[in-house]
Formats: sequence, C-alpha cells, structure tokens
Amino acid sequence: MPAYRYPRLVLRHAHDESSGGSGVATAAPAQAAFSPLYRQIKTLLVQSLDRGEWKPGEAIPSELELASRFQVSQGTVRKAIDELAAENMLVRRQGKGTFVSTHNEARVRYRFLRLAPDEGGEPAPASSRVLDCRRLRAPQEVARVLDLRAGESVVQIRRLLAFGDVPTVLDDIWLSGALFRGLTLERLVRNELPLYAFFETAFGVSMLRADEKLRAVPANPEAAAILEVPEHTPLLHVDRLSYTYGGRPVEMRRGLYRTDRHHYRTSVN
Amino acid sequence: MPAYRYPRLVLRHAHDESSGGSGVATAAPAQAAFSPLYRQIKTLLVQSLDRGEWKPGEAIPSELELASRFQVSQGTVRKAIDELAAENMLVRRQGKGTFVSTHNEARVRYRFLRLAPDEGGEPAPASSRVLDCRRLRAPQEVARVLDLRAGESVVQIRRLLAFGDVPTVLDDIWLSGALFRGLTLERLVRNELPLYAFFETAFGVSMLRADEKLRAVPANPEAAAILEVPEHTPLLHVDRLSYTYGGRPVEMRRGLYRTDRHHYRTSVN
DNA sequence: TAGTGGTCTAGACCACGTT
DNA sequence: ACGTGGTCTAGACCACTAG
Repeated sequence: MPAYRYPRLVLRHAHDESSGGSGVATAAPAQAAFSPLYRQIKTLLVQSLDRGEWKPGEAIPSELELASRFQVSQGTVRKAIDELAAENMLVRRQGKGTFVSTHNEARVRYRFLRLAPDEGGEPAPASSRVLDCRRLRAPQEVARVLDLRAGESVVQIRRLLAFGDVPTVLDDIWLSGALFRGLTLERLVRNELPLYAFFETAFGVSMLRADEKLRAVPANPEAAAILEVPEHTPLLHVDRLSYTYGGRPVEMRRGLYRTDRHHYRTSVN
Repeated sequence: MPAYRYPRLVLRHAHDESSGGSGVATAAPAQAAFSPLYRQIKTLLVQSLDRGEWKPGEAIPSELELASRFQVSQGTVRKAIDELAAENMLVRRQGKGTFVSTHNEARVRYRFLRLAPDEGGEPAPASSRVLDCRRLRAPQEVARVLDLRAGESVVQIRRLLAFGDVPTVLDDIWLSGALFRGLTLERLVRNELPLYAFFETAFGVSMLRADEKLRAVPANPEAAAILEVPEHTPLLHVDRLSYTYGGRPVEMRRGLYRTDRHHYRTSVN
C-alpha cells in the first residue's frame, strides 16, 4: 500500500465507469486538456521523483506493481518509463529493476564535463580545488535565469579543475541559497565527491539537464593568473544553466576552459 | 509487391516453422548473434533508406504494409520506426504517414548550425558565399577520418557565412571525391540551397549526425582578414565529422566562428 | 469515408539476475 | 524457481488528414 495516494487518471475514451464506483460522485470539472494515459503516468512518476519518494540510486517499483497501482496495463506504464529512461531520469537494468539516475556512479561521472583530452582516451582524472564560497544577494542576471526574486540570497562558488598539474577549468557557480541552505566553504573543501554527486547527496538536488552557450574570449588578468596562461590567451567561455525535475533551473555556471590540450566535444543530431 | 526481396528474419524463439514450408531446406547456418525482430527490421529499413529506395521527403510504406511485408505485427514495425524517428532519420506525421527526413525544409534548416544570435530569437538568415572549390589528393588526416585510401581524391570547399553584413563563419570542408563526382565551384556558386540540402538533392548524400570538437584559438592573419577582425582575436574553432546512413563518415569540416555577437548553443543530458 | 499514425489492453513467452 | 525487464502478438479503438 503506497504512502502517497495517486490522483485518478483521466481516460481519453468514455468507458462506463459505473462498475467499481467508489461512492465519490464529484461533478466532473471541465477537463481542458487530455493527454494520453502514459503521459499522465509519466507526470506522476516525475512528481514522485521530485518529491524524493524514490532516491537516486534506488529502484522504483516494478512495472507490474505500478500497473496495478495506476490500474493500467503493463505496456502503458512501460511507455511512460521508456520516455523517462530516454531522458536519463531512470535507468533500466534487465532482470534487476528500474533505478533512479544518480551522479554517484563511476560510469556517469563525466556526463556533464564535455572536455576531453586531445590524445583521446578517457578524461584524465580531474582534481577539483574550491577557491571560494560566499553568500550574497542575487545579482540581477542570476536572479533572472534562476527564477529568483530580486535580492534573494544565493551561494557563489569558485573552483578550479586541473588535469594532472595543468589548471584547466575555472568555474563560477551560482546556486539558490534556499535550496542549498548550509552549504559552506568548509563543507565543500572537505567533500571528496564530484560537485553534482555532492549536491545530490547532501542537498537532494539532482541535476538532470543543462543548456550551454559557448564563446571564445581572451583571458583577463585574473583568469590568466589562475589558469597559468598569458593574458589574452583565447579561452572557451561556457555559460551553463542546469535544470532539475520539472525543468526548474537550479544552477547557473560560468566557466573558462583552457583548450590547448583539451577540447569540448559535442554531437549534432 | 516490393522491388526488393527482403531477407528472411531470424526469430529468437523456436517456432515450428514447418507450416508454410517453401521447399527451401537450407541447413541452418550457425547463428552467431540474434537480435530482436524490431532491430532486424530497423536494419533493413536503414538499408532501404541508404539504397535510396525511399528518397528524402517521401513517405515510406505504412506500418500495416511493412508489417505484412515482414510478416510481423504492426507493433513490431512500430518499434523499429520509433527508434529511427528518435534518431531523426524518419519523421512521423499522424494521419499522413512516415516520411524520410530531409534538409529541404524550412523548419530544419538550422539543425546543424549551432550558432545563435546573442539577443535571442531565430538565427538571422545567413548568406553563404563560396570562396573556393578544388579537387586534391586527400591529406593524411582527411583520409584517415573519412576512411579513404591514402592519396584518394577529395573535394575541398571554402565558404563564408555572414549574418547581415557581418562575416561570421569561415568553413573549410572536405568531401570524398568519389561520392561528390561532378561537384564544381560553378555549381556551388549557382546553388541557392543550404549546403546539406544541396548535397542531398544533387548527390544523394544525406547528413544525419555529426560529432564536433570545439576549441578557442587566436585568429591567424588569413582568417582575421576574411572575418574582418583584428589578428589574434579569439575565435571558436569547430572540427566536425558528419555521418550518413550506417554511420559512414562523409564530410570533414573545420570552421572558425566569430562569437562577438553570436554563441554556440548546445545541451547536456 | 477511408487510410494513416497513436494509444491501450491482455496475454504469452524470452532473457537476465538473484535466491 | 522466481521476479525483473524485454519482445511479440492480435485486436480494439482514438485522432488526424484527406478525398
């Protein structure tokens, strides 16, 4: 028996619902927009994930179990899960079950780091050094893209990623202060995990997707010093906006990448 | 009755095939690798597309028709088509049919041009000017990535893309000479279509997918002159390898992008 | 009205992983 | 042996497009 009571699904076709009547005789509200059963189920599953009903790394209930919960056939649940798996929110494992995606897995560690070494091969193990972490009132642009009220509190992090001995990525990161209550420089420095794994574990915020805008810019004096390149060296400037469940933006990030030994890889479909 | 005789599908499970025996009593060859019916069908469909049995823009046969051709249920054909649609090789249109993707459509014109104006809005209509087109023996790197024999003939194109009056993208493009027989500067200059639409229409080569590697580099004297920026201005350097049906590489492209008014947009999942 | 893709069901069986 | 996801079928009906 599930802890959460799912809303009744709205069928598209006019089945005679008199059988199994539960005594609830609500006046049917004007249903503005129908959507297929499997999409309604998908929405409910995302809400459960957002609510933390199943945590990253855990299994969700089996298809048969969900089918009986929602009173639909297995195939319909299956189609909902198919879409969530295609969006990397769930991971199917034949014979074992369907699991909530997590950043705490070696396989997926570099999903959001698009920088690869020029020689090919795996992204060299990166070492991360947090340079700064402070709380401030959200600058106008940050408030706008993170959908915060003007002047709301945000956390700003500056960190440096190095491959081997070569400092390569300088990131400035802005997070909603409300979501990341209790995030301090000390905790960041003590943390061993990749950032997104840390955010997931320590604050229950899962990064699912991000949009990025890339530019080539000259290194300013500060960045040049930190990245150990001559001033005006061309750097890759990466603006990232990351989203969690429901497409809510939760992180803004501005990165400067050295691309003398690495490149940013992407794919066009 | 189809012009092409499809190979027999290999079922995974051991149905008794004696009914409907066609008199062909071949000794069953050792089947090394099974794959689900819908994947075998997917492979056959890709082969048909590659062979040009259905041209870009045209409809493929209906699901029911294909089901009867392949002697499987509609659902199985459907799943094959689903995957091809997810890969942008086919486009479904409810009530009308399923169509072969084409670059000759306003909606999809900018699928491969990831550059967007900073102000937002649609990518401004770009004007393309072909600066050069010549045939030469493939340089080593080109031969390697295009999977050509050393010294085989290739076509090299240089072209400039401008937004409004601002020259913005300088591309060097290499194509297999064999595939693009008869491609000349004159035909390129006369052509009005976007390049990929032209390639599709005039040479039957469909670009389906591409991998890109991005770097920030300083403008060399030549690029600086053409793009009308000071020497050493940071430019986005984009290495592209494009693939057609069956994952065969057919175009190598090296671009230099001005990013003072535009940015390269991408998405991380 | 006919034809196409889209949704949904119920049931059978296969493949994989664990017990 | 059992439970999980994966494949396949046959059939019903819905939604959209066009003649």
